[in-house]
This record gives sequence, structure tokens and C-alpha cells, in this order.
Amino acid sequence: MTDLERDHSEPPDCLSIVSQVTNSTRAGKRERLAGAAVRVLHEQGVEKTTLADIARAADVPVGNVYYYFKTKDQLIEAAIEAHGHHLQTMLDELGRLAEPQDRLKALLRGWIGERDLTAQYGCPTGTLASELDKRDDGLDRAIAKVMGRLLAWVEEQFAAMGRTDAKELAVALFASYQGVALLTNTFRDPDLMATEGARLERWIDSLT
Amino acid sequence: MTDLERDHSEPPDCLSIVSQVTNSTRAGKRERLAGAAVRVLHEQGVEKTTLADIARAADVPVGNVYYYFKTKDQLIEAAIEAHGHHLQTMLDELGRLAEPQDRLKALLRGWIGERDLTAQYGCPTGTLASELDKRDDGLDRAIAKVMGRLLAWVEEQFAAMGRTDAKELAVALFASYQGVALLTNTFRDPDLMATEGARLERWIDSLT
DNA sequence: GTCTATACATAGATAGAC
DNA sequence: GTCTATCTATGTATAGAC
Repeated sequence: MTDLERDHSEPPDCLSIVSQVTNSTRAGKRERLAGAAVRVLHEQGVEKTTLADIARAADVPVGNVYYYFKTKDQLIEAAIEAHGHHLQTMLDELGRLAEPQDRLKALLRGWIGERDLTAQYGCPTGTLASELDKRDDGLDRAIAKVMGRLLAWVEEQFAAMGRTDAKELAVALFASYQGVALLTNTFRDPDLMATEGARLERWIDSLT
Repeated sequence: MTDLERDHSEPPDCLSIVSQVTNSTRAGKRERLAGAAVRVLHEQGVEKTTLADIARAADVPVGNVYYYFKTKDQLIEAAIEAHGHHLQTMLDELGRLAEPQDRLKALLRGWIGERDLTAQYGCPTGTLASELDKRDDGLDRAIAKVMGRLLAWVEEQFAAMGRTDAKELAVALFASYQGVALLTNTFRDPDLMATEGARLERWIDSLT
């Protein structure tokens, strides 16, 4: 077991279930920290969130955090990656639908389904991007990458619908969602999201 | 002059030009602080901005800030008010245009004209709202009020165009702007804003 | 590997000289 | 009214016992 520790930046929990069984306290602490960070950063924002907040949410002692992450920034980066993975899984599932317009509408439905959470805390991706863009470290590029993948996926769907202006339509759709998420959050009104979502569904139908 | 100080929460500079002439150093420090705060908060965000940053930008000694504002929150609130005033002035000017659709398109043009600044720092109103919504103090309500006035103005224009779904359209337009501002900022690409702005202008034309 | 104690830096806020 | 010095709190990060 000791020979595994040569690379400190690649902690034990990457080797799946095995370590989760061998350790008495349910392991995967690194993943737990990253997962908790996703949630807490969404709720509180980056600057307001302390390492203690994340450690508490992950049920890990504060001082222990630095065994898994050298800095707060690295923990945030891991959270962004975890969030990116989550989004990718979602897109993969939507990919099972046959028609591209059905995929887009299913995406919209998913967003609408989260409208109460959005009213409380905004879009997880959007609020993170907004906040990280005010910083000089490279974290703003990390979240931009995640958003870029989402946008590219939307563009692919429009392209599959035979639209030559797929990029422009993708920006329009994604911007509408991001914008209404911001308004929903600012006015604490989930109905805004539901109404605008329905309008966007009709818009997608009108394109075919 | 001393009898004016009974209410400390209503500082001297509210009484216009007079004090600006009598004081050697060009006065209106309270306004200067609030104005500088608007700019710095837009560039750096609320949490990352220190009172020292604002004081420096306003060319006022740090310790002096507390003569004009009891807390950082009060300074931020003053900045929100100043920003709201600025927006109101802009809307008043747009009101001179005869046709409501021209007013809306002029608003869009104004936003597009700011696309480089938006790519750097995002929409001043939107980024502020996003960040303040993560806080428990009442500042999120203050910025919501400002955004509410803007949204109401847009709705009035659609209503003047004879649309019964003015509210829905206002949310759609404003959300599109806020969303594309976020994308423009995240991807550091002013062209996104220009393209989507042009699309929205065509959309407004199509409504008449 | 885990956890406590603590060093270190920074920012908000206050006291009080001028 | 203006400005400096400083108190106090908090948060990141490290040292080192276990």
C-alpha cells in the first residue's frame, strides 16, 4: 500500500471501491470533498465559502483537507471537474433520444425541473462562471471549458436538425436559459423559469 | 456649519454645489466614493473588493471612509443606488424616442456598444445581482429593485406596442441580454454579444 | 493517514490625535 | 472634518503529535 504513495497529487481514492472497503470509515474522502464543494459553492458562492464549510459538509476534519488538496484553488478546481462530469453524464443520457429537437427539449425540461433550486441559488454553472471571472487565477478558464462543452453539445443538436446557423442558435438558447436563471434567482420567482422554458420549447418546435 | 451635523447618516454633500466650492479639496467625497465603488465592484466583484481598493479609486484616505459610511454594506448600497440612478438617466433619454420598438432597439444598441467592457467584466447589474444573491444581508433586494425597474421599463415598451404578453416578452428580451452577457464574459468574446444583439433586433422588428 | 494547534496574512472597524 | 495607528476577527495554510 505504501508504494502507491509516490505521487502525492494522485491520492488513493482514485482506485475505486477497494479502498472504500478496506478503510473503516467510508473512504473516497477526496471525492466527498469535491462533491460537497460543488454543493456548497453553489449555495454560498466561492468567496463566501471557507474550507471549514466544505469540510463540514463532507464530514471531514478541517485540517485534513490539506492532505487531499494543497490549496483552496485546487479544491475548487476539483469541484469544477466533478460538476463537469455530472453534466457530461446528463448529456450522455439525453443522447439516447432519437431526435435532436427532443434532446434539446428534454434539456430544457431538466432545467425547468430545477427551477426551485435555481430561484434559491441560481444556475450552478452560471453563478460559478460569473464569480470566477472576477479572479486572476486560471479557474475562470476551467469553468469556461465546462460551459463550452455544454454549448458545443447544444450546437451539435441544432446542426443535426440541419441548421446552418447552429452556433448562433446555440448561443441564443443557452443565453436565454442563463439569463432567465439569473432573473429567477434575483426575483426569487421559479415561475419565470417555467414560463420562459415553455416559450423556448415552442421556439424549438417552430424551427423544424 | 456645525448645526448641519445633527443627522450623521445624512452627510454634507447632499446639499449640492455649495459645499463643493467652500471646501479646498474638491468635495462630494461621498459621491466620489459611491461612484468609485460602482466601477471597482464591477471590475473586481463584491467579495474581492476591499474598502482600501474603493478608497484608492476615489482618492480618499482609507480611514476616512468610515466618516461617510458606517459599514462596507452601506457603501455598497450607495453604489447600487448610484448605479440605479445612472440606469434611470439612460432610460429617460431613451424615452425621448417616439416609437417603443425604437426605444428597445436603442437599448440593445447601447448594450452592444459596451460589449468590450462586458467581455472583461460582465454586465454590471447582472454580476452584482448574481453575487449579492449569495448573501444574507438585504443588499440582494436592493439590486433586485434596480433590475426590476429596468425590466418594468422594457415591459412598458412591449405594452405600448400593443402586446398583451408584454411581461413574458420583457423577461425573454432581458434574459437574453443577461445570458449573452454572461457568455460574452465567460468566453471573453465580444462578438457573441454583437451577433445575439443583432438577432434580437430582428426579433423585435418581427413582432410589429 | 488523521487530526490539533497554531502561525501568518488580511480586512473590517474603531480610537483618538490633529 | 481628516487621517494614522491599531484592535479584532477570520480564513488560509503549516507543523507536528498521534
